[in-house]
Amino acid sequence: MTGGDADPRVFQRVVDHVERAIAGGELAPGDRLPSERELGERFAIARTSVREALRVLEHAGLIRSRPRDPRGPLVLAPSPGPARRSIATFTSTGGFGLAELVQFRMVADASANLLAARRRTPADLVALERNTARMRAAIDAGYVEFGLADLEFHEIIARAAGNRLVQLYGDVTREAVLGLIQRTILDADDRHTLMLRSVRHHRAVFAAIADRDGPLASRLARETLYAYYAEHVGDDDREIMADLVREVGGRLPDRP
Amino acid sequence: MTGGDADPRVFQRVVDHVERAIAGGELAPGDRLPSERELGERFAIARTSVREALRVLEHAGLIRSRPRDPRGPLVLAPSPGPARRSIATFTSTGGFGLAELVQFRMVADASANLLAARRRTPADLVALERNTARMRAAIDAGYVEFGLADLEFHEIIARAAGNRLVQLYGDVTREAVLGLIQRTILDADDRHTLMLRSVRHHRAVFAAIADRDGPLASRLARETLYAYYAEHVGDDDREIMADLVREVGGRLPDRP
DNA sequence: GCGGCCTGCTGGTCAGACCAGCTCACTGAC
DNA sequence: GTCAGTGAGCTGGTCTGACCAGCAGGCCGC
Repeated sequence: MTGGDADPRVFQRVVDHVERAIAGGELAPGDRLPSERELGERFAIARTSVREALRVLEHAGLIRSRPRDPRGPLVLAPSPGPARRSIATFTSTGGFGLAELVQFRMVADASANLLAARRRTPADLVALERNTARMRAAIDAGYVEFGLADLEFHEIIARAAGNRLVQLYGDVTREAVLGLIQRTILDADDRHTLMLRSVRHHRAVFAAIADRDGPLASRLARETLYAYYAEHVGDDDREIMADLVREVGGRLPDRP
Repeated sequence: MTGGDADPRVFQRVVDHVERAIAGGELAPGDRLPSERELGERFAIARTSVREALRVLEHAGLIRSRPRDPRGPLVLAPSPGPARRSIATFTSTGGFGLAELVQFRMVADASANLLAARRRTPADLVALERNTARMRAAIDAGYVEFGLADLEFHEIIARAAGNRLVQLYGDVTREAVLGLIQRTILDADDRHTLMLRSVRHHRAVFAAIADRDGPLASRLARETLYAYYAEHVGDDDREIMADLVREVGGRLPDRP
């Protein structure tokens, strides 16, 4: 599975052992690992090395060890948290440009909208309505707060879509786009116009999802992302974005 | 940024500091961290704690420290590797069912095909052709080898798509689906038929990509995934899958 | 001028120590 | 018999100090 570069460090043995035990079901969430001292004895290694292993496992989100807990390190339930973190690290340091991120967002948001239109519950609609109110209020609160409200809108939809992968990838990518945007484009003073446009867009998406019109919700996502960002990317990337709009039967803004 | 649960452990200070330094550009790939002993002095903590910090940073893919390297731990270039690993952990332990994975694959594969149709280079086509040959040969080599060849086909396309997020997410999800399939469905002895069908499908996708017909390549991906897996999921999920097929103008297999 | 040795450093590992505080079993009161 | 109070025994967090093997670069002898 992993490459041939065997890691000779002793703590790795513990890491591998625990990882396998969790993957194999011998360790279930809520179970406890032996204490550090006992692990050291079992693997015949020093406690310092055990602790390095535990730090790695902890960072991987597999366990958590709390100070002075006599029951030993806790095996955690699987969570998207660590994946989220490492994706965020990658997207923020990997030299991603706007085009690459937005193209992915067109895919992720459209799918989230499509799925959400079918799965949304009344509670989801309530949450979306509450968010719309927050968003309107945020127009005067500044673009940072507005950006967060905007993020929340999409995250509610992603959650409603009922697919944790769509949700995970979408959330991370949206945050990355937002970060990039706030650092680059937002020099214009037509910021206010943009915010109003966003609110209008959200209202349309909300209506489509409430109507259970998935294809429309999907199309709106792609058309809007195109309208927002097409002018900020190169020709090649714009053509790709246009392809993505056309793929779902969307229309491009007429601007020859 | 992170929640309010401040981690009081001393090694966390080092982790945070290095993470920030890398994110802020003060540390670039190829740079060296101070030695463990020196880090300990600077942060006024013991070397054991420094080592825990280094293990975490190493696991996050930010640095690498090699034994007896007098130049100190190396700052690594951003890589999708850690993200891949943690996503794989999540998808394999998170209790994902076939439906959730396949629905995401429909999104990811279709997008990869669409993008690849536009971006593919002659070299990509050569690689795909080579893979087709490998695949044909694998029909007699058993379904494990066949599965790997199938994976490779999609990975070549994902790479050709020129979007690292599409590539990352698609690759991981495909592996998860394959693992799930090989553990569940593959009891039937019509395995051979399935493999032939796969080869046929790949040929069609290859032609579409060679023709630069992105919409067709995208549609083929969704139709085929539907045809393969629709019967193995519940009614609700099948309807979602049908929505995904229709979204790109695809047709459902007539089977009333 | 140049090749080989040697010192000083590195990371990897260990043993042993101290601290603060959570749990649980035991105790005693009701 | 039940329950609140308490203390002992662990736990994880941290530090100190030690030893090892091996890489780099400076030094020395040729």
